[in-house]
Formats: sequence, structure tokens, C-alpha cells
Amino acid sequence: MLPVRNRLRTGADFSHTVRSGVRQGRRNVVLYAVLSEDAVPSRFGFIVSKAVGNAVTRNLVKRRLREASAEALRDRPAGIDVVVRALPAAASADWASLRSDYASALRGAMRRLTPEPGGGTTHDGGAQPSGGIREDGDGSGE
RNA sequence: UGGGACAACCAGACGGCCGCGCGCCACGCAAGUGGCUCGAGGAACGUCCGGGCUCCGCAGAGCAGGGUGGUGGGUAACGCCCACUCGGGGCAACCCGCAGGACAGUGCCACAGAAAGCAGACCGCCGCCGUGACCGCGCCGUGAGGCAGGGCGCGGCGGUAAGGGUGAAACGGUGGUGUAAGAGACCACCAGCUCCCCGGGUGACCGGGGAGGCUCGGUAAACCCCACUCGGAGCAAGGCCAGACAGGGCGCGAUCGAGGGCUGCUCGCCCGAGCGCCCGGGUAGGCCGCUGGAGGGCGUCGGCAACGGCGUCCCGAGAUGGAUGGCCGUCGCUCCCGCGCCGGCAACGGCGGGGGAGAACAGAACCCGGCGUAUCGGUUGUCCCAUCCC
RNA sequence: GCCCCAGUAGCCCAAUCGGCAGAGGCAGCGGACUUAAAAUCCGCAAAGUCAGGGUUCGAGUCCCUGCUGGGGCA
Repeated sequence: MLPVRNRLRTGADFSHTVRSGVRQGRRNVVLYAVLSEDAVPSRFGFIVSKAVGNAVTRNLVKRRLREASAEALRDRPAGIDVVVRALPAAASADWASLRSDYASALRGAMRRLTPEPGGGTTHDGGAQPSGGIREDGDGSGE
């Protein structure tokens, strides 16, 4: 359901995606995504900690996330790296809600990675951390 | 019919769409594409034991240390399993037991109690002596009184352990003889110990008979003693390939030997020119080991059994951010709530059909054999007890 | 994979060689002092020792099994 070439394999790939990627949180999952080369196949990785449950439920959660990633792979066969962290609520979630959480988190991440569909401004380095908040911390006088 | 005991087995079935991993085949220069086979468990779990395998120079002796603990067998081995013995529980089927030694030694037994372990004696009981007051039915005396006697109190000496609130446990139990009072001092029965003989059993032990002294506390999951047994580390073992980097300081050393191999100590044997600490720097890849084995099914023979021999058939996982799945449909199982029909006075039972809910514990990571623990339920077999009918 | 340690009041922690079943501190409650509070002083309550089983007359302590948490090495 997810071939080996579409999986994140090394710790370096994981830490790069989690640290420099955009983040989208939902009830069941937290999704990190980063743009990669257009020619390289898209890759997915999962983080399911012991807080989710025992080995059986962790495996079930990982399989469902892989299935959802396989659906996402049809839309984007190349160009992104995604890491999905499962939250403890994912252990008791059913398949429909887990899939909708995954899909909406991925849509939100893709909106932030591709700035304007018609804008045409192609500044590189997607996923700049949002520096705008730091700007206006100075004016509050009162 | 109801209740119970034990053993073995299963862990929903079938189908559809889309997928994943190892291997094989075909095509392709290659990336890859297509097809086929196989693809989690009874506990895969916990890691409480035992082995295989690999390395440490195949590992020696003593001490220390650890483990086991009825007997016999099974096994590669075990702390596991089977059978038997003993003890305990149950009417029974059956179940439970870390089941050697307390005359090898040491320690402990709080509180209570006279006394907690080897015998002794606080109270008590009994005898004798002394003494104090009292009684005075005997004798002497006219009488006062004296003598003998009696019980009581006190003191001393001695006998005894039958009785004594206690306590988990009190120096055999019951009855009798006996005695100044008592006591296995003696007698009968019973419980228990040691020794001997006979019979059965490989053995633990069992059955029968006799003798002795008359009785000896518990605790070894307290130290300990006895018997048997144990080298260390673990697939991140171990090996190969590729790749990266940058050294410096201090200390001890080179047959006067640092440091190692053997968990600890001593001896012994061996390797031996580097080793230890600190600061700084680099790596986190691939391949082998890696799945065919104390393997499983069936049959037969030996054995009470665990198990073993032989024959025949079969191949049933090998991931590495970690495959073995996601979704749907039908049928079956369990429970609950209505409906209809039949039997019955009724409780209720049977059949048909509808709706809803549930389906556990849990995921291989070098591989096996056990143990322990978790688990919604279901199937089959054997046996025991009670009741009813023939 | 291998090994070790711990679990006692709400919290932190004592308890000799097994012996009346459990000390202390912080926090809590009540009282005193104060106009009131803080500090101080006095008093009270709060546990049955992680769970189950065993040895023993008797277990927080000894033994076995399990649970939870923490740590170390490769």
C-alpha cells in the first residue's frame, strides 16, 4: 500500500522535515511537510509513540496512515516530503475521521507551501517560519 | 435433568475492489513493469529458567559465590514434563505441596507466664526440726498447772512435679496400681522415637513381627550442614566490503614486563607492545549471519505415561522508520427487544421471521524447549456426585 | 539483548537482627497570640505499607509471581 521508495528511511530525513517543514495540527494527527526536488518521488514517514497504545494499536494507526498517504500519493506523486505524527486520540478514531483529518491537514500544508496559484512569485525555500509576528511586538504603549 | 472434575482443540467463514514484503519466472540497457507461490500467535507478550549457534587461545586447581532439593524415569538441557511415594483438602471424579538435615554447630522464640529449652523450681502438695499463741474430749496433780496430742501461723532442711491464670507452643495422652505427697516408679490401651528381623518394590517407601529407653519443642523462604550442579558474554554475538576524520596533553610500561584472556580472590597457564584518563574531530551505510528445524501431519511398534524407534508425505514469514493491510458485501455465532403459529390452566418450551448490539487478549526481529501472565467466547471426549424413570 | 533499583498519610521520607503494627517534616483542620494577617506555640485528623500467594505463633521487613515507575551497559 506504500512502496519502499515512497517512505522516509533515515533519521536525517525525519529531523529535516519536522524542523524546517510547515506544520498543520488536527485532532488526530500533526502533519509536517516540506518541498523537495520535482523529479524525486514523494516520501512519507510516521511517528507513532507509545502514548498512542500498545503495539497492536500502533500498527493499526500506522497502516491507516499509510493507506491515507497512498491516496495522497495519487495527487502528488513527486516533490514533497511528509511526516505524520499520530496523537493519542488517533488510537480510538475510526477510519473516516482519521482520513478526513489527514486530508485537511495536507491541504492546509500545501496551501502554505505553494503561495498563490496565479501569483507567479517563485521565491525558493518554502516553509519560512512566519516572521511576521515578531514585527509588531513593539508598539503597544498603554 | 441438575451440579462438578479433567484433557484436547478452535480463535469467525466465503467473496469483491485497491495495495505491501521475501522468493521465482518473463520482458527491458536500466529505472522498472507484469504474472505466480508464500506471508503473525496460543500466547508471537513478560524475560523467570534451560539449550542450540557465535566469539572470548575449547576455559586448569582451590576458595568464595549462585542455583536445585521426596524417588524413579523422559529430554539436547532445565527450576520443565510423566509416573509413583509421603503429607494436606474434597462424599467423589480429582486437586494442592520451594517435600533433604534441627543428636555437626551458632542464633532467635517479642508480650504474657513460675518456667521458652535444659533442666530447674515461683505458688502449691507432703514429711521432719525449731518456735509462737490457741484448743484441751486423754494421763498426772486437791489445785494453779504440767505431759502427751491436735490443728493454725512463721522460719529452716528435705521430698515431689499430679495441679496453677498465660501462651502459637509447657517436657507423652486416658484410666488404674502405688505413695507421706507424688512421679512411666509400675500396669493396660493409644500416639510417637530409635534399633533389629522377615516380606514386597530399581527406589522413595509400604506391610508384618520383636526389642529398647519410657518421650527427645519450633524455626533452615535465619546463619549453616549435606548431595548434585554452574566458565564468561551475547545476533548491537561474529565476519566482510565501502566511506569519513586531525590530532593533542598527562600517567604507567617494553623479557626488572604495563595491560589483557578466563565475573571476585589466590595459584597456575597463555597472549603480549602498547594501555588507561582527559580535550578535540569523524561515522550512524551495504552484504553475510537469516531462517530446513531437538520442524510438522499421518500410520505403526515399545512404554501405565511423559516420550522414543521406524516408515511415508509436506515446506509453513524473514521486515530493518520495520511488510503480513484499507474498505465493502453475504452467511454463520452470542445477547437484548417486539411479532406470528403450535403445545400447555400457567410458568414456559419449539418453529418461522424482523430490528439493534457484541466478537476478546494481543504483532515475529537469530532460533528452539518450558514456565508465568492476559483472554469475549465456542467445540469435542472421558469421568464423578445427586435426583427421577424403566 | 543483558542487568540493577524503587514503590509506606495529599507530598517528601524513617522504622535495629521479623516482635505491642507504624516516627518526623511540609501541606490540611481547630485553638491561643494579633485590630487583622504572617511568623510562633498547643492540639487534632489523615496509612494498614503497589497487588496476589506462601513461610512463620507473628511479615513493611523473608521467599515466589505479577504490576507500575526509574536507571545503567552494549
